[in-house]
Amino acid sequence: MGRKEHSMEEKELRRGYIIDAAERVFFSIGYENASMDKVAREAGFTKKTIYMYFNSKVQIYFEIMIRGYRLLITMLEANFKEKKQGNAMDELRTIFLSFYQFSQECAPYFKAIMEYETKDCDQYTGVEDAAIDECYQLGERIFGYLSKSLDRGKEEGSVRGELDSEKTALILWAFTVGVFNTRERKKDYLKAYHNISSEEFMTDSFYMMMHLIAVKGEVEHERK
Amino acid sequence: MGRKEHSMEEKELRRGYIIDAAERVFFSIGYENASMDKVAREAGFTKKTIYMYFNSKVQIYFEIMIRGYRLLITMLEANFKEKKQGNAMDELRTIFLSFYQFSQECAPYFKAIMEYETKDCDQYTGVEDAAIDECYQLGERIFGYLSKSLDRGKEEGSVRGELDSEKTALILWAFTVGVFNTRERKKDYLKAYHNISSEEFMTDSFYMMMHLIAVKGEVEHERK
DNA sequence: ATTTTGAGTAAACTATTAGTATACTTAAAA
DNA sequence: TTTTAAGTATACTAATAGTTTACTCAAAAT
Repeated sequence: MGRKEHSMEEKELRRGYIIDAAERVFFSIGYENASMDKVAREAGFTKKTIYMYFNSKVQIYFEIMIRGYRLLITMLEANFKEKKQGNAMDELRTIFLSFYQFSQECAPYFKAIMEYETKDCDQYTGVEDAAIDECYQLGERIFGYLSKSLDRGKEEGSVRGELDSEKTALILWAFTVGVFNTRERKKDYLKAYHNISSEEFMTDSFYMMMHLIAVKGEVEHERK
Repeated sequence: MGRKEHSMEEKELRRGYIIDAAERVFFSIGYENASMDKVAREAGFTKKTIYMYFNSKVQIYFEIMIRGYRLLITMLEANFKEKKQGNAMDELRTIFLSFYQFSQECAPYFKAIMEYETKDCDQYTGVEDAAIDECYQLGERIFGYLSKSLDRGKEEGSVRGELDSEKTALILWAFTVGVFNTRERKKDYLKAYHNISSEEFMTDSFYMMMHLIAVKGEVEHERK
């Protein structure tokens, strides 16, 4: 059985190499412009071999996105540990700042996640259920942090008591997707038509969301 | 010159017929699944003829979206006239309710607009500048209503005075896109994982946004 | 030592589709 | 009666997801 395990490990490694190569291709010329021939050439394998490891092009996209989700969660958890915050509002701030940090430092992964968040769901044909499930699980984990911090804030009295933490977390996530999406797609529009930089837009949107959940007076001091 | 005008009119008519046919095709099987051959067959013309009227597939998509924007603005303006509201908060409510009404009654147009709002901007190759410009103009017009109502609310004292109307309007639009997008893409997820209907999600998101802009106490009575 | 097998290669093939080109018809304007 | 614009029919190009076929080769099994 030792040999089989060994070959399994090798397979996993090779799977990883192919995803690495696909990342290089997708991130440099974009998913739509990337052909499977290019991915195969970059990986140093035949297209046939690629299709032995992955069902479809979109399956590889999912694997890359899952890497992104994992990175985001790692970053989020690292920030949580580092900050050692007591206040729930600080926790919420940490969450949003982690999203922002991730969007800056892991821009291509972030873009992939945002595209997934705004993509038609019926385009998942060709993706293994396991991968779709994992995406949900990872999304739920992030959602859990948001929801838990809101709960803590309600106990503390820093978050408005009348809010339902679960629903509020979902709505905040929807708002956040909208904000990041707008920054991504309409950056030039914001600058040209409204003379607003994307940083300013992000900062203000973030402040709005904090204001939204905070008990009156709890967030005022943040305004610079 | 009368003949030339006449033939121009005919051309415009035929252009419209082609867009009608493309709508039927796109709305029934989706933009991605629709081929130009299908559009041509549905329109009763040759593909060549279609390409005499439109540069590209995505150009036709834009024309359809522009129709959608116009419909939305018509609906918005009709609601404004009908309601004859005095309060600026009522106006803002009318704007959001018009979006909601439009999303329900003109679902396919709405979907097209939402897809555009969340689509990569560098995928506009093959679209005439005139069409892109018109989209911006129409977007700006809707934005203007939002921004103007916020201004009025500030004067009246129903909207928080410290908000910048222009920036707030942009952020609200980003939030709105996020909310509608989430409803569209994650409907099943909301129900299955969080037992929240899409109506409840919409209502609560809407309430959040109203709370966000309102002076304390101004919006409380709305909660059922 | 010899055979079998699995994982790979090379390269051709299918099917679809955006967009173009060529050669023609036809009805109306000149 | 001739010219022209707008259309038709049809075949084409180029790209690309995904498949198939015939092969190679090293390692495992016998």
